[in-house]
Amino acid sequence: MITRNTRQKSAIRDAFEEAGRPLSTGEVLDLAQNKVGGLGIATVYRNVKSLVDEGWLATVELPGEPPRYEISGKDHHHHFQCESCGRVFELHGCLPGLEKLAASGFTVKRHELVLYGGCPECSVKRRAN
Amino acid sequence: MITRNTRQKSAIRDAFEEAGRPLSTGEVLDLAQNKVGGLGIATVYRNVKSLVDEGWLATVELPGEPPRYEISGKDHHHHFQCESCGRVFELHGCLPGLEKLAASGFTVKRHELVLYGGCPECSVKRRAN
DNA sequence: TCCCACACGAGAGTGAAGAATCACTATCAT
DNA sequence: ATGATAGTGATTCTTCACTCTCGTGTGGGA
Repeated sequence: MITRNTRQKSAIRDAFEEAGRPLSTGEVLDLAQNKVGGLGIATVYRNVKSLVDEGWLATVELPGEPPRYEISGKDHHHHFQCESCGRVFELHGCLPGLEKLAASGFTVKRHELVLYGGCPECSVKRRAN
Repeated sequence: MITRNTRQKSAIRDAFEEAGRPLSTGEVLDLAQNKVGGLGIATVYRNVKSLVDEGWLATVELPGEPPRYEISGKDHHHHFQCESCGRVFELHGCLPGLEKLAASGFTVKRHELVLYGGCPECSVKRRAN
């Protein structure tokens, strides 16, 4: 568990706060390297794990993708992945009645929903081509 | 692409038809070995890939899990994963209006939904403890 | 029935995510 | 300001899912 307030850990926290969306370890490395030049991937893994352990980050698992991480404590929500750039965004809200889809005998405790399509940035680009 | 009708390929197809739910490569190996004793994992991978290529199987991706496979050609549906035994089951139907969750500027093309909880078998076991 | 290309099984190899190691560096209580 | 020690960065190691290799066996056309 990392407890000191290092430049690296700050840069990693800043990356999440400025991105405002779930980030993969590779994205964290790219973004945080803008602030701390020689930042290594091992430090990203260490600090992300540490931030998850202390509850500041939550893990976001999407189908067929390595885990992403987002700032924790937010209301129940789901995610959107752009099929063009691969970036993941937050959605707000949810739909009631999802547990009705389960057949009798099944107990539903939680659910995950992911929408796929084009993000605003990629949709604009495609229209311009 | 495997074109011959071998005992191994039949056993693998049978496993999917008898299970009636998405199977991982490990589950396919277990189930098909009941019919063809010395079945090897490489043969499972070869045949599953072949069955996907010829359109008989479809790939099912769940968050944080290696891919599973199911018989293709079914109506739009989603999946349920038991948090106790890890097995995946089919759900029937869907909910309208999911694309409403996306903010303006996002184009929604498809979605994935996964419910988590207890399957009938595991729920009964737990109650019995 | 014969034959051989194709498929099989066992095990080694590969690639990627992430953890461990280690010499060096930076933080922070004193 | 100092120094104990936690953290860093480069690298190696581990793990796991999956693929390849190669010698053996078999499906199915002639």
